[in-house]
Amino acid sequence: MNTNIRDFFKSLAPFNDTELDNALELFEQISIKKNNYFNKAGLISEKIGFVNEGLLRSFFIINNRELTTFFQLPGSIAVSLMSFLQRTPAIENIQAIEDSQLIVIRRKDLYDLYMNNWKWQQVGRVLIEKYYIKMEMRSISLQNQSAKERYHDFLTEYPEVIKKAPQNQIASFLGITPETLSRIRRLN
Amino acid sequence: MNTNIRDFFKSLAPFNDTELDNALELFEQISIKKNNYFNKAGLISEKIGFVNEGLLRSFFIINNRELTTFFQLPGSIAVSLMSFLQRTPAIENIQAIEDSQLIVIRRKDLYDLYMNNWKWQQVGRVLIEKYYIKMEMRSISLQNQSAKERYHDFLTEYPEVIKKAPQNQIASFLGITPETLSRIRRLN
DNA sequence: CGTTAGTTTGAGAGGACTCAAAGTCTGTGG
DNA sequence: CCACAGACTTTGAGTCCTCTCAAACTAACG
Repeated sequence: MNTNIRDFFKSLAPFNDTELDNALELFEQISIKKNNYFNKAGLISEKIGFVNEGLLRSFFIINNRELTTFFQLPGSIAVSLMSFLQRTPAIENIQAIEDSQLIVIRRKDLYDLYMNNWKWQQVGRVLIEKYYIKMEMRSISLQNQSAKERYHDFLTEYPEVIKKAPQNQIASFLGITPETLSRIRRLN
Repeated sequence: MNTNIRDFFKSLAPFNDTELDNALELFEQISIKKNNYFNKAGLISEKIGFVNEGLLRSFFIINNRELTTFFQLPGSIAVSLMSFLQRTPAIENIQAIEDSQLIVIRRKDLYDLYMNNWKWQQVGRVLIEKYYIKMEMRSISLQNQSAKERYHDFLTEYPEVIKKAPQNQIASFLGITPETLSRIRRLN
């Protein structure tokens, strides 16, 4: 995705160039500066972003704390999915951890693509299948691994995030407090 | 779904009767007796089931323990999704907790439907979207709720499962030991 | 360069775990 | 239809992991 949005979509469905050209007119490239928001809690998420560059995170506030639920690296989708799908106000924020670039499409335009070409349905289906699997593995990890195990898995799976995101965000993603994460790190 | 598989699919995409008739020939109704398996770990999952009646669970063995990852009630899908999508051996088992009935389609037939009619792509997409949302909420719950809170949420969300599934399965689903669940219940 | 955000360290409390044993339920074979 | 074996649940005691609250330290930003 870093390279080419066209290759990315071609890897998901057998598009020809004309199809892609037509569709890509509906996408818009946007930049988000560090700490700025792609989507804010309370608003209905109207657009979906394909991260091209940078790093973002999803989080929401609960019991006066930030709970980070996801990090979006290049190749990831940035969207408040519940809000986008159900047209309800988003509970989570999506914020850039560093300056980021996304390719964005509005819901209406995406659904037009879905209606006009089954290949886009397939793109939507396959992408969300991948996300489902990720989420399932995350659940399993939260369900039966210790904080230390989760941290070590995180290290190998998201080494870039370790470098860029503050530890309190990583801690909340792992379901632990910053203090506990600090202690885990100390004991290497 | 308890009632009619046709209504179920019609609620997901604008099928006409002919389309549904043709497709439904590819589905097969099966029964699974209590404690028998719909799918076993190690095998590649070749079919997807729509639960019509009964109750099943997904679980796998890790560190010599059963880890229950999901309960399938009527209206749910029974499938080892990672295995089904990636054609890799399933890590989890799917077992009937009580006598159950499912409507089953083989992967190949489902993919034929996907190719021949965008509406089936939509069915696949919408279904997995729903599952994704469920899984995300599950992750969030495991990430920031205490065992007691998770149990109480489970009570209201899956009252039928409480009645039918043994507590050690519910405990492992909640990410706790049976002993802890027993103590939570005692203090009501 | 000062202010604020983020990280580390400490001490104590509490939740959840393990291991062990007793009690209860359930299904199967006689 | 009963009795027993095995599965499931409860209870207890002790331990460990993670949390909270507090304070010191460090880094980052304007």
